[in-house]
Amino acid sequence: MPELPEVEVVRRSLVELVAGQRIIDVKVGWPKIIKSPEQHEQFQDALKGQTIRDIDRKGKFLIFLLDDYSLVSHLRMEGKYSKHKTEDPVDKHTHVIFCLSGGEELRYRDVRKFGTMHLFAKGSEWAVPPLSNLGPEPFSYEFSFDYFKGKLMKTDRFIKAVLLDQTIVTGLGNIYVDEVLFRSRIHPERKTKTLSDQEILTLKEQAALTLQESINAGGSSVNTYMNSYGQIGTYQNELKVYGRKDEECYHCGAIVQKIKVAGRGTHFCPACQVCN
DNA sequence: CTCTGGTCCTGTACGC
DNA sequence: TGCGTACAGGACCAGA
Repeated sequence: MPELPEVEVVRRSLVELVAGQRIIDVKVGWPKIIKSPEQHEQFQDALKGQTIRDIDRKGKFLIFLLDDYSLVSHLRMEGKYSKHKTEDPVDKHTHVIFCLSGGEELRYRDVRKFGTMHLFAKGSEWAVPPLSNLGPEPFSYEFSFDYFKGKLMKTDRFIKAVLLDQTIVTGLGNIYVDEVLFRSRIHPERKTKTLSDQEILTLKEQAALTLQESINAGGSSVNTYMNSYGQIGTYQNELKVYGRKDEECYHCGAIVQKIKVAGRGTHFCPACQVCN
């Protein structure tokens, strides 16, 4: 599932592929993907004639900056964009098609149909969900030690639940949370109030470092992830615990366990990550 | 405040 | 072989 690194890699490929192009028509095959405006016909009408000026990102959200609107797109588990010739056959899982002035199409494909698109008047997107409640990204100035510690000391939740909470820090998903916790040698069920300053600092640093390393590797291609050129990433080869249930820990040789934490499948090394 | 569970979906992996 | 069923998951929402 695309998390911050994968979405950033997609963003970069989209800038190269469609920035500067004008949308001349929009086809919607599965209206439920369009969350706002409520009527998808309004979504289609508004986009006609709009030029894609730039593509931004916050956390796992892509933000297409148009002339008068911002199109906020979340890929969820399986969403992907790709560019096609008009005559290319349309895959059955393609649900939204943006016809571009250059005679090509930007297509949104999503097997699970979990992805979302919100269209807002440009500039107003930050005042309402889904962007309004997002916390800082792990490598941003706002994600300071004091900010993070403040959040951690004021809740009784498990650290895994907090790292998945996009209002506290945005961009981490199930894969990278497991990786960050392993690299920090912290058990996913540690209560955040018991974390030492050193552990908090390590978590903060490992979150930023892990995401940056993955971006540099083109993201992790678990399941079906690829960028908008159809290229896969290589960071899946660097994952230390995610997807390694019953395999030996690279660090100590113990057997990687998979349990359920915060409702999510959670991988960890029972020897390296002790819950005290 | 925060936890749980439902919702949205469908391909995959099971058990029989 | 084939069928039925459980499962996975990000964000959001309702209800406890």
